[in-house]
Amino acid sequence: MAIDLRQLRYVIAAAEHGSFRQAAASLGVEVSAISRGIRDLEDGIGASLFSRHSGGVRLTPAGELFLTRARNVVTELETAERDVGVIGRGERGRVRIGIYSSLTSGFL
Amino acid sequence: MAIDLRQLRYVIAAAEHGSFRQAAASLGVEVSAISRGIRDLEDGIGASLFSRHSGGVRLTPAGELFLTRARNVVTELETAERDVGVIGRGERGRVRIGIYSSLTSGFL
DNA sequence: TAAAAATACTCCATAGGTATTTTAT
DNA sequence: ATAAAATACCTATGGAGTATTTTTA
Repeated sequence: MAIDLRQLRYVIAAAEHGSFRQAAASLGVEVSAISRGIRDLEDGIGASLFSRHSGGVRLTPAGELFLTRARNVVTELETAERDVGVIGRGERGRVRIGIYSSLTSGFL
Repeated sequence: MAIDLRQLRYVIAAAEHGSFRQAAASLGVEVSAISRGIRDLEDGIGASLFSRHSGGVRLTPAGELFLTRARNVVTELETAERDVGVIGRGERGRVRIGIYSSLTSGFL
C-alpha cells in the first residue's frame, strides 16, 4: 500500500466542503478524481473515511481520526518546505563550502 | 511545487546509508531514480539537502533539518494508516450504520 | 583513476479527464 | 426526479530503468 499526499489533500478538502463535488472544484480537478483517489485510499487502509449521501459526504469516526492525522502530515510537510527553503537558499553550486560555514554560524 | 512521499523516503534512506547507491539498493530502485528524485526535491524547495562526494553523500545543515521533518511526516502517516485501519475495518458496505454506532461507543 | 552521482533517452504505469451509470433522498 | 458519487474508458504526464557521461577525492 502507498498513501499519497494527493489523497490526503483530497480527504482534507472533501471533509472541509462536505462534498466531493465542491472539493473537486476547490482543487481544480474533476469529481471522479476525488472519488477514485479516496476510494483507493479507503481500500488501502481497509476503512471507510466518508459516508456517502445524496447531499454530499460526511466523515465516519475513522475518517475524523484520519483527518486529524492528515492535517498533521500536510502541516509538517509545509513547515519542512518553508524552513529548509529559508535556511538552504543560495547554498548550491561552486560556493557551497564557504556558504555552509556562514549558514552554520548564522542560522543554526 | 509538490513534495512527494517517495522523495521523503529517498531522503531518509540516503541519509541513513550515506550514499545514493546504498539507498537505491535498500529501496530496490536504481541510483538514477534517487538522484533525480532528490534533485527535483532540492530544486523545488530551493536548497541542497546533500553534499556530494566521491565516497557518497552527506547531509547539509538544511538537509539535517529536513530529515527530521521528513521522519515526522512518514511516522505520522504510518500512525494514521494503522490507527484508522484498526478502527475502521469492517465498517464498509451495507451494514455501515449499525457498525458505526458500535464503533462510536466502543472506540471513541 | 576509481568510485559515486548526474544526465539522456526510452518505456510504461497511473492519475486525471470525458461520458455514462448507479445510488440516495 | 434530482443531485451527487461511482465506474468505464482513454490519454498524457512523469517516474523509473538502461546506458553513458560527468564529478569528486
